[in-house]
Amino acid sequence: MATLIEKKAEEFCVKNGHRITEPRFAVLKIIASSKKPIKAYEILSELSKILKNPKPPTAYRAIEFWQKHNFVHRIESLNAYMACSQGHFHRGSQFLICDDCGKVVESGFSELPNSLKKNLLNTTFKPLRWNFEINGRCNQCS
Amino acid sequence: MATLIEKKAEEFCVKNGHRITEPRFAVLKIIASSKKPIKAYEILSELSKILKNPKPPTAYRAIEFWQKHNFVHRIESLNAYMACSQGHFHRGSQFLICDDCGKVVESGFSELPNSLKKNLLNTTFKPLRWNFEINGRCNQCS
DNA sequence: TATAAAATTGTTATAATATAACAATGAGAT
DNA sequence: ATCTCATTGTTATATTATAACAATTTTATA
Repeated sequence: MATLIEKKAEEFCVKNGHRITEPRFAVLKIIASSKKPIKAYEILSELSKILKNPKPPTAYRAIEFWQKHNFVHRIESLNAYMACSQGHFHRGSQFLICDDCGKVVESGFSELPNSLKKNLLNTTFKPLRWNFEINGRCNQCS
Repeated sequence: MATLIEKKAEEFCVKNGHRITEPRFAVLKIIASSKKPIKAYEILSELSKILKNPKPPTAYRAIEFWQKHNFVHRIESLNAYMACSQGHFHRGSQFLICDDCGKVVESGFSELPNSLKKNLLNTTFKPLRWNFEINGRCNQCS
């Protein structure tokens, strides 16, 4: 049974002439089925249950592929990866990271804050993409 | 000649009973005098001009110390460190990162965006601190 | 269908980033 | 003086990630 993200990924690959190969598909599945952001070497370890003795580049290449196309995000402060839950058209992401239980939720606003936009006008900095990581306590852990 | 940040750092340490040791002071100086975010092993290499054969933990401990007290920030997407330019009382930071020249500017708004705050009310997530990294083009490079 | 071109993976090695563990030192407190 | 505690020194190693090139697979095209 293919999940939504797997279907969308397959669709995306067909439409854009990318090959949906076994390592790619497996890595996406592993990331998507993890409840929390998952680390590269954990992905690799899961991958070794599916492929024969996979090496780091196999995992990293697949991660990079999905990341490039916004199916997977890297949580920079955790060195870990999670599936995109916001459709893969966005220039920036924002994550709510619970310091207590480690759960991470991708939050769905897609605009830069106004106070920052004003600031950008002054500096004439042209934003192209962003990553916003917010640490705190989730409702389960408060 | 001590720079502003060095004075503030010294003041801070005296006031709070932290020792301002040679490795700490040197690391702060190195980071503060770098025009761009500087990597840990670059810091270490600079440090070796001042201390006798310093090892990674010496650099990392000092970095961590200043980071903890908001004198230094880590740019997560670059694995690099820069001096705080916003006074060391803030719960979150935001950085404008030029993809072309690599310059990074710390931007000084200090509120979470409204659309996100609304979202947080729904999820009852309690934000404690954040890191916001924005990639794009600076005015020099546009 | 052969063969070339392009994309992707396999494999080996190693680079880059970071921390654990414990011993040694130094500064302030009693 | 000596104790205590913060800090540093040192050795080793863990963690994260990529370079380089060979092998394979897919697709295009002769």
